[in-house]
Amino acid sequence: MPELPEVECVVRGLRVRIMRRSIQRVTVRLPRIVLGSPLDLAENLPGSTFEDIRRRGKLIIMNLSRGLSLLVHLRMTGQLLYLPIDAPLEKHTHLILHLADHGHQLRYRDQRQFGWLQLVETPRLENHPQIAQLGPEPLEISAEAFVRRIGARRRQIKPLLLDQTAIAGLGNIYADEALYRAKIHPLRRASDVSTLKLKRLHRSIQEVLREAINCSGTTVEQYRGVDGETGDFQGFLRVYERQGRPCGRCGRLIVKIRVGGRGTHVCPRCQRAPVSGS
DNA sequence: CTGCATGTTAGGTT
DNA sequence: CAACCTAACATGCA
Repeated sequence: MPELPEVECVVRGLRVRIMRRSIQRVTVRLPRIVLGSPLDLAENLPGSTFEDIRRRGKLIIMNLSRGLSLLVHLRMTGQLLYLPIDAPLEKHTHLILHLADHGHQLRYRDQRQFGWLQLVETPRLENHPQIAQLGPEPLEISAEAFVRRIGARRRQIKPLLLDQTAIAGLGNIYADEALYRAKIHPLRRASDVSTLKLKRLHRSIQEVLREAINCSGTTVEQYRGVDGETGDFQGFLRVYERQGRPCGRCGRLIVKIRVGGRGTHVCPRCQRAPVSGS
């Protein structure tokens, strides 16, 4: 699933491939995935050029010429693929941006159709609910600010990490991996985690995200980069989908539990469960 | 066939 | 408001 590292890798790939390139034509094959905007994609995109491509949390933001911006959220199974125009049209291809020159096009694919695209006016970006509500970037926030922000909350630590308004960009994989590295049980209340452990968590989050970015992301099933390449970080996961296998630190078997309705992977020895009732 | 799991977010209730 | 719960989406699998 594309979380912060995968989205970062897609953004970097897009920059290499389509910066400064202009859109000739748009084919919308599944209109449902385009969020209802006053601006119709097919009407307004042609003629625009990609001027800046960046990421905020898991959201891809493409600034275009003529005061337009294209937002893309990959959700679970979305892919942005840069392909030759004559590449066979793969199943679940829902939108195509035909680019000028080079005989390539950018295709949006999404097996489960949970992802979306939206065209907005650039000046309205900062008020866009999807962006305005996002918490701080985990790779930019200081340890002190992180400890203050997270430690002030009484929720269970894992659902809090997944809450994009608390901190932006973490999903199920990296939340589990970071908590394991910091030796914090996912059921523990954030406000019950010591300052030392919260600082450790801040470092674990930054480490695991950076390592994953350097490995071009994690491909569990669907994730692909812009050129269709898989990530490499799945080979370095320590708990995610490793239930029944020994913990690399203590040898106890990793277990899969349910936290806030989400499948969650922990080492029962390294991550001490809170006493019931807390 | 049923029913569940999946990740993320929106929307609702307590 | 904070915390928590559930629905929704499409698909694949037990």
